[in-house]
Amino acid sequence: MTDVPKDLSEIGKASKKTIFGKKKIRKDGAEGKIVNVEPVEKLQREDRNMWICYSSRDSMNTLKLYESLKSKLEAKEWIFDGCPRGTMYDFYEEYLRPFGALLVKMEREGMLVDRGYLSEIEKIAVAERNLAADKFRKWASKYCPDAKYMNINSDAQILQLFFAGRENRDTPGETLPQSKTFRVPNDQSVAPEGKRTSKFRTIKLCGIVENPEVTFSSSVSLDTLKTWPELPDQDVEEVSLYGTAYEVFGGGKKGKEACHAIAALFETRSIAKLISSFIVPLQEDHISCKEGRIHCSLNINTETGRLSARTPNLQNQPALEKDRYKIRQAFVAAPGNSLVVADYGQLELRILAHLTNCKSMLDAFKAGGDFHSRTAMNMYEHIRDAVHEKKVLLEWHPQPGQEKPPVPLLKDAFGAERRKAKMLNFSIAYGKTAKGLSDDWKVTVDEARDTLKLWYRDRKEVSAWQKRQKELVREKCEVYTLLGRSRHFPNMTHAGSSKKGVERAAINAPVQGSAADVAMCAMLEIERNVRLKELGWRLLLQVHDEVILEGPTESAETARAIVVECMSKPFYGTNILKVELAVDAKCVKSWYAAK
DNA sequence: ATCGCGTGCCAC
DNA sequence: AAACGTGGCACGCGAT
Repeated sequence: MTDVPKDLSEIGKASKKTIFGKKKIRKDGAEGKIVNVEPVEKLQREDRNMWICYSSRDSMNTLKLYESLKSKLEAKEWIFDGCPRGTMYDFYEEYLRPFGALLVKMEREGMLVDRGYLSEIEKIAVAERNLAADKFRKWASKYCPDAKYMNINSDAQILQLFFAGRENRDTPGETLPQSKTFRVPNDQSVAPEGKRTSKFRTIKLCGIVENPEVTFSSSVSLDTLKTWPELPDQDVEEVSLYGTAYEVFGGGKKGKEACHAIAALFETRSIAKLISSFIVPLQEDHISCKEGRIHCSLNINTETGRLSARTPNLQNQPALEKDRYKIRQAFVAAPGNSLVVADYGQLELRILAHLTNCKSMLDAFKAGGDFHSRTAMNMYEHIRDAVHEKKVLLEWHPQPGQEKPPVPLLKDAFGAERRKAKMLNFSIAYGKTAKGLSDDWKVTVDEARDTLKLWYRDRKEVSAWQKRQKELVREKCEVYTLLGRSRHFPNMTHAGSSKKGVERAAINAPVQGSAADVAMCAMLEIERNVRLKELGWRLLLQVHDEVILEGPTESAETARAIVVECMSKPFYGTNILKVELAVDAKCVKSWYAAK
């Protein structure tokens, strides 16, 4: 703890060693250079396209960059939702500089983390991980003794066990050897006969598959292996429910054991991931200062204008079912305080509706209710008929005295169709193709293409808009967000991807970037709100379409209402979009409770 | 020991 | 050739 600065204002004076105690220095050396709590603009990092990069903790020295960029910004026209508004320097003055200042405040504020809770769940997680790991090792070592000491986290070792001697279908010519030696950490302090224990030991792994011909045509990869165990529900003695591994290991009891062992392997890995990525780092001193608050760095350094967060990245904490140890429960309000957690509903889809001016989508949002159900209805005639004949309900708001809906809900009666519609809603903005869908749904490409056509059937404006973005990127090498941020694509290639890849990115960038614009405006609106400030509420974190504030519990409800208002009308108290902005907000004691 | 890179996986 | 966009980061492993 002595290495941790008392507060953030001391950080700038400290050396990298004292700040980051261990070896957490990035390869670009960002941490070490400047850690400054004063707003310092960092503009146009060479390797990024978007206009402004801004951060307190990650800033490099920037006055020079600022001057050179000012002229660059002044030379670029600013088009706000289709209307000329001056230059991008005006945009910078009005939005980005205040936003940057706000990010600095949020970084300083930090989020309170319950480290006692984390250490409790760490014990449980470690025990469960070890249990699963032992289960797998015990099984595998029946076929290959040294598997007892293998590193379950090593892809190479796992692949060697399951695919020894096999040629990789995806990379013809590459064949794994029958057996291979690995150097592994000697965690279990196993001393070879007559020798003292050493830090490493060498093990020899050979194939454990009994009937390799069963899986001969599949590819040598972890993805393939993942599909092997398909475990039946408990107490179901239906052999056919077991997956590939059942056959591969000779069926019967041995086959079942194999399925359970492989499941244990992936369970081990997923628990290990939770421990090493979240539970452990969140407890480390060099991130969390003594008051127990964690200060991540919030950066505007993405291609689309979203924020990114690092050291630690608080934007990828496990959510929902994947959060088996309820990690989000460790993010709490200070005593006497509460959190307001507010998020937009289907923000990117609403943006897409606005940008494309798609009547069907705009109508669906105007009608309210379950958007995915409405999409399913518009896609399938038989569902439309059922709705017209009042055989199913699109959505249902229970009246007092009613316990269940008079007729089935669409999402129950046509669950499969709604799931498809929902997946399409999420995928289309990303540029997903029929091929990708066919893989996901395990149907032919033609069938996937037909389903895609159904989605686009009443959304012609979307295809037209996507076509226009492709033209834009071809003609001007740029596409634009709602507020006029641009994403530049030099030479129609980026990150080594193909022309098609650029087109997908060009379709996605305005949607993702405009959503980021809305989120930024909402945060500025919240920051400008005098009442929230008087009541003592502070923004702590943004996760793309979600914001978290902390303040006194007694005013939590008031604050919640104000936040909803700010987010619904994020453009100086108005909403310039053609769609409503739906906001869901909760007053809670921990992040987990907001689910 | 330390690096750079590839892979996999967490989020929205 | 690839087939879903934007991120951060832990880990293994070969090279230095």
